[in-house]
Amino acid sequence: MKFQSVRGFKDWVPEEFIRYEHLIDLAKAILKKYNYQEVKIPILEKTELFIRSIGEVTDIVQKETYTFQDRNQEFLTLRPEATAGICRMVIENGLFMRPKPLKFFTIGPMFRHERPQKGRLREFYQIDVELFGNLTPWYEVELIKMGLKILYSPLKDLSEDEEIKNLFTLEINSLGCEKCRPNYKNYLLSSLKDSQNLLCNTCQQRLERNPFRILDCKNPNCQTEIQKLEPIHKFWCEDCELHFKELKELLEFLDLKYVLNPYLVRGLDYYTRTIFEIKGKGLGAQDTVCAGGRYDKLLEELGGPFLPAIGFAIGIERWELCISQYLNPQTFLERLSPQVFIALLGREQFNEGLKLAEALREADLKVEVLYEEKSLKALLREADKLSSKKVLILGEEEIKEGKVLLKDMLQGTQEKISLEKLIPKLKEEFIYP
RNA sequence: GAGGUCGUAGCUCAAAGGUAGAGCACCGGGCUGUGGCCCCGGGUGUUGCGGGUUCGAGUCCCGUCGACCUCCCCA
Repeated sequence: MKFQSVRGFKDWVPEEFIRYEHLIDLAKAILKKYNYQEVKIPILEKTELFIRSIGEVTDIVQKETYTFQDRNQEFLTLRPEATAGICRMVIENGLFMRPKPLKFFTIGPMFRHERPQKGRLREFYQIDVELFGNLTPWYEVELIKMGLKILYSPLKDLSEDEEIKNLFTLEINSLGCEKCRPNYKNYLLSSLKDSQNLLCNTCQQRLERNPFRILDCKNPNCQTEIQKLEPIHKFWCEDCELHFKELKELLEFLDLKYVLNPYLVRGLDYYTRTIFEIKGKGLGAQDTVCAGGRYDKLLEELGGPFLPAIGFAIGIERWELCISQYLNPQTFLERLSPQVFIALLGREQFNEGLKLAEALREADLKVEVLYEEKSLKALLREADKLSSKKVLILGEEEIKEGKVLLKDMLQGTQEKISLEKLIPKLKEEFIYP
């Protein structure tokens, strides 16, 4: 094999693409019901945008971005996530003047230079959802509910199955706000300083850079130290505590199961208060399918007005890995096969076949024609391989009579039918069944 | 970025240092007016790539690229 795709970048062949398309269609249908507006933002942004939003000392910015200089020596970065770009869009286009809340979503590839493994690619697709303009937990609950709805949407027919009911689990936490978060940070710093040499090497570095990340370290030594600490909720201010209490009550009100995870933290600096992750089963080490939270200060920090916001991102490939085993392959077959296959018996029929195919396509039918001199047997074999439901046989005899032979490939039946009656008949079958 | 497992035909996988194979798929034919089934024929290959050891390497060694797993990190 001469060429291989770049490490961590993959092709989507038709069978894979239709799965992607199917999931996107389901997600979009739900997003529309919540009145989210689809937008598109560039894949490339100035590096500075990500440094300012995600945080200069985060791992993502420090070692995972595709950053390079263009021909004008300007530093550019392939987006590792979409929130920063959406915020830039809101500010640059003055969208913050519009009625609140602003509700946007975008679907597209993100890029992170990490070691690839199952459920982790260097180019991966996200459904990114953002809501701007409100501080209350009602919007958070609605957003979380919508996220879960999207994730479960491909499995709607199987929703009674116990295994499927628990395919995704919601974890929540609050990081506190600008008032109370520093207290917890200081507490972490002072109490972990004493046991510093018991922590792993990376955590000793985290102590300097981002002490919150120590909380979700998997190293057992670090975990024993972490267990000794006071949990984060002891440090929340009154407002943050109330906010989180209301959030939990609302989740219960909607019968949404959740797990409180006081050690849940995020790899991006911009989050405040509520954060959440939805984890999927069967993914191995990379089990977070959806993650998000509140980022009230970000727009302001990027030079816009104060506009509190919440959002999440779904990793489409991970989502697909979770649910694909439960999906019926038949669901996708239709997207790949023609509705009508036209079998032309001999070169003399090619012109008529071309005309007929165009007429059927004008009538919104999906049509395949082979302009090849093959036996009827061979042509039917082709139609069978493509899983075409109907075959139109067009030979010398039919053309003379102004008719075609319409064959049903599932039933094996066939009838001779005039050209005038053909389109209404096929429409009845495929378009208004 | 660290450690580990693996890499043979389009796909799934054999070949335990001695002639590169099977099933499925694919192509041609039986079969120019009827698909699925069947029969006959065809191996379609730079054994990921590059070196080395050896009389001889798919097999052993080194490097490299890629996939997967763990760590890191994250969607």
